[in-house]
Amino acid sequence: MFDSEFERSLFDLRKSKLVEIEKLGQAAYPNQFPASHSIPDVRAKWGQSQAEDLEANRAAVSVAGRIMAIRAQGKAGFATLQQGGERLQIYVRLDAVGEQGFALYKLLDLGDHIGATGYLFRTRTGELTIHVERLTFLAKAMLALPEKFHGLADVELRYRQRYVDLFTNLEAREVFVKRAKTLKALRQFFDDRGYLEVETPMMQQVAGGAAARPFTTHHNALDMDLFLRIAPELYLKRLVVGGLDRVYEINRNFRNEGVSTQHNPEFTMLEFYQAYANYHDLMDLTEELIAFVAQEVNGTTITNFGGVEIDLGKWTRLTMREAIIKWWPAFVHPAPTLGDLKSSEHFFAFFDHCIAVAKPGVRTSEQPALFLAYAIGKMVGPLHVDKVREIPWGKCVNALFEAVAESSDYNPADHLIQPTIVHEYPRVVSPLSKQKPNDPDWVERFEFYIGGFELGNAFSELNDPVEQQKRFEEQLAQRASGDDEAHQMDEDYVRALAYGLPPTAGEGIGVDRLIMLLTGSKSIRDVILFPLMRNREQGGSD
RNA sequence: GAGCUCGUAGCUCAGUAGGUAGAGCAACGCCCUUUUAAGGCGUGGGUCCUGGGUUCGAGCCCCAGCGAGCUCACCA
Repeated sequence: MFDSEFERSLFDLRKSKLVEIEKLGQAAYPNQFPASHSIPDVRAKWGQSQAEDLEANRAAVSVAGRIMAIRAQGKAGFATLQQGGERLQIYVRLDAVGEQGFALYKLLDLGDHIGATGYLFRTRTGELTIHVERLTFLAKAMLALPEKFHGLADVELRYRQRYVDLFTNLEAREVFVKRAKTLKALRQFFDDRGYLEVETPMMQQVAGGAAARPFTTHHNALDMDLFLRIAPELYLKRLVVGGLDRVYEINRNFRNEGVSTQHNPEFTMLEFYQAYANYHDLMDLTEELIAFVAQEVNGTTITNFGGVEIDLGKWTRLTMREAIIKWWPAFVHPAPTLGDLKSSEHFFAFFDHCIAVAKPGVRTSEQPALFLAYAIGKMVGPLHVDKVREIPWGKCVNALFEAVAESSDYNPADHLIQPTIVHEYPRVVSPLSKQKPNDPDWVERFEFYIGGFELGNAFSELNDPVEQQKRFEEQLAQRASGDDEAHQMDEDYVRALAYGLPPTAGEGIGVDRLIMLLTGSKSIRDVILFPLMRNREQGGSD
């Protein structure tokens, strides 16, 4: 518990102060304190009152709070109490609280919790202050608080000791208040539209519904290996089969992958499904949802993220193919046309053309053929130009999109910052989505991006059990050829579809990332109360 | 997993050229009855992240490790 001799001796000193406090007739750890107002209440009610009003109509209040500043001046003194995320000053003078009361004041330390009973007034400098008539000791801080002006600034300590961060950095507290408001607004939005909130298993025998590596665990009594879920998707659609036409779930997903400013191994996901709707309906709903939540949380759809103003009420939509063409790097030519990306045949014809016109001596990044191989290689592993034809063209197109629009290699940093919906995805990268009626190589799917990262993924759900079985088999083949994030087979899910899933559209939204946008937080760790950290004592081996 | 940067008192940070470690806040003692990053006088407090190495001498230079931040990769 102690980091140093300094802390140990401080702790011992505070213990002896507690004994002195008990001698004054106060309990060291009392059980309650009947405050008349919270500090935010007091500020809301009397924050604007003038000194004369407070004198004429004396307001008796009793508040509790933690001492964040204390300034003794001989036979009087001030302290600043903090509670409910706000602060209020108290004024304690010997002739008002008596010998015992003032003796208690002198035994107080930064961080202590106290109750203050008295009446409100304004000091010479105009600060709203409680003129204390009775002090009540509530609990002692046995350890030293961080520096009062800078607060706790060490990022690592802020995450590891969030309990200190929360009361020393009120901006940190505000982020989590907004987090709660966000969750409330999301629920309200769906409740108002007749969606039922449900909870599906977090421990699953088949970790499906997304492409990610799972955590494994074990149930002893049943002697059964289980995975922590990577997505609730397949269970939610089983519920739609069961006749729950509109469902949503907000809860944790677990993915056994790296951490970054945008990834925490456990993160909060919103997923919702709506029968008789398709992905176009969800595009509209998404735009409405994000604007609604922004209004509820911030009172405006404008948010500032990384120095850029983003309007969460203004959206653009474009197809994946349009996005590739729009953001194709100028120095790579020839550039593809919409037609070149339309089908496998057209795409590989374009690819062959790129090889044919390739000039020796031109930099790799400016050679379309090599650029394609490089871009695709980023997705499937390093790739020689000759091998590109072995990759399903849909994967190639998806890889191009990621290289050109998402990756920072070619992205001039202004892509996908303002709210953008990218729709029409290749079938091979979307094992659970429904094909476009007249174009079975493409599926009815969209993702949306804000602030430079992906926030959500949605599609018209594939509800043909025969096709679904086939897609799972395609995935198994990719898995066999080394893609360990390819989807697993879920027989029971196919059986559920066989009972009949109505036409349905579904969507998943990364809630932590949404909160990052709404609070201007650059790291996901700033919106998660206790982000995962390496064990400090033992140290990791990798 | 890779690259870059960082780790000095409880906290926030300095630390010159390699020459026996500093400030402010916090703590302790004293003074002070409208202060607010209160003020004044005085005192105590350090495995300089860890382990090696170079050197007469290392907080500083070199190597390895641990932890963190950022960027990239993977994903939402």
